[in-house]
Amino acid sequence: MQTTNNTKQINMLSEIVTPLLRWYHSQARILPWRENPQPYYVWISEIMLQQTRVEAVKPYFDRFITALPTVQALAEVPEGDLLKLWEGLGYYNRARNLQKAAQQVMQEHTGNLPASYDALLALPGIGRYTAGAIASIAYHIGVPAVDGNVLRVITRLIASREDIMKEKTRKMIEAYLQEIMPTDKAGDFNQALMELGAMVCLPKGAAKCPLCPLKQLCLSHAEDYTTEIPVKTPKKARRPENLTMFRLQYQDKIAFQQRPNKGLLANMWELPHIDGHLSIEEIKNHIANLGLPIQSIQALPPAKHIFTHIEWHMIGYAITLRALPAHSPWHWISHSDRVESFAIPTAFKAYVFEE
DNA sequence: AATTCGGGGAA
DNA sequence: TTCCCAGAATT
Repeated sequence: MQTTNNTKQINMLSEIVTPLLRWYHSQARILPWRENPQPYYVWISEIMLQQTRVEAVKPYFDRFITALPTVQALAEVPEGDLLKLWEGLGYYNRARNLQKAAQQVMQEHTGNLPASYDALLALPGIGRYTAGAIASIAYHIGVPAVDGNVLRVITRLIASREDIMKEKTRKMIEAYLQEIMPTDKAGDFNQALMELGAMVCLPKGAAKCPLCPLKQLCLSHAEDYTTEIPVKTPKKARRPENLTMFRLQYQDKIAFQQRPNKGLLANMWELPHIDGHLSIEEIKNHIANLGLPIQSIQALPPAKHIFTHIEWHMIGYAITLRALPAHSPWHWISHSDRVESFAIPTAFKAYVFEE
């Protein structure tokens, strides 16, 4: 019963392999991490590309492998330097997991990334997609790599209305792809599916079907379903949070503090701030209670920063002090150190670099 | 199974 | 505004 249905899908999908590979060989973008697909480079690129667009990764990739050219260099770099290399890219646990994995590779795999899907999957930060991507692209192992692009391409090809957010759907598609995998060209095949999703089989009704090498095979193109497929469960609304930022300055220095080592923006540097929107009178009281000698205080323009699940509504005050307190909970950081040495999340930059 | 992790580009 | 991005870890 189920078998009949699956066999039908697999037979249909098996026809995409040849035209897809032919299309990829003529249309593949030239990307920095495709020039020399050695395991370390593929690994770094795949982690950077998690939930992150190709264009956003480009300026980070070369700089990262120049600064940390080997697994050993990554394993040994101070965390602050690592976060500075990742600054602005987001999802900073990716960088920390990358380093944990590098240390594990040094100890358990003599410094070489393991050439096995299961061993890759056991490393921090490497899930089913990334293990499949590294295994197929760097080691030519015949396993699928199912990301958002592939989910969209395959559900459209077979006109499936299964919810692509569900684990069950992803595993079903992995199983289909495993069946039709050209095992000697797994890396190209996986990348071709992603490339098609990124360049032609676009989301939100923007599909460029006339350019698609698979249009004669595609059931969604035949029935004009590309605006309805894939089906995704809607995500939860963001919660708003009001914050008041302090730009405490003395001469060329600004007060910074390090965020906690867990949770949002862990271990990164931030401006002092408090919950809620405080008036200038409340600010004066607050600062005076801290025993700080205020020379001048000035309201800064409001700013908004949107995270995946939170929305920060920020107001801020520039407060110039007459003297540095003998003991303060903050690090006083000069402009050059701010730019060069400390990893500061984008959310704070409106107030950090407001002059 | 649901939530938590960033940030930016496109419509 | 909303959606989505070469997702994974934690709860």
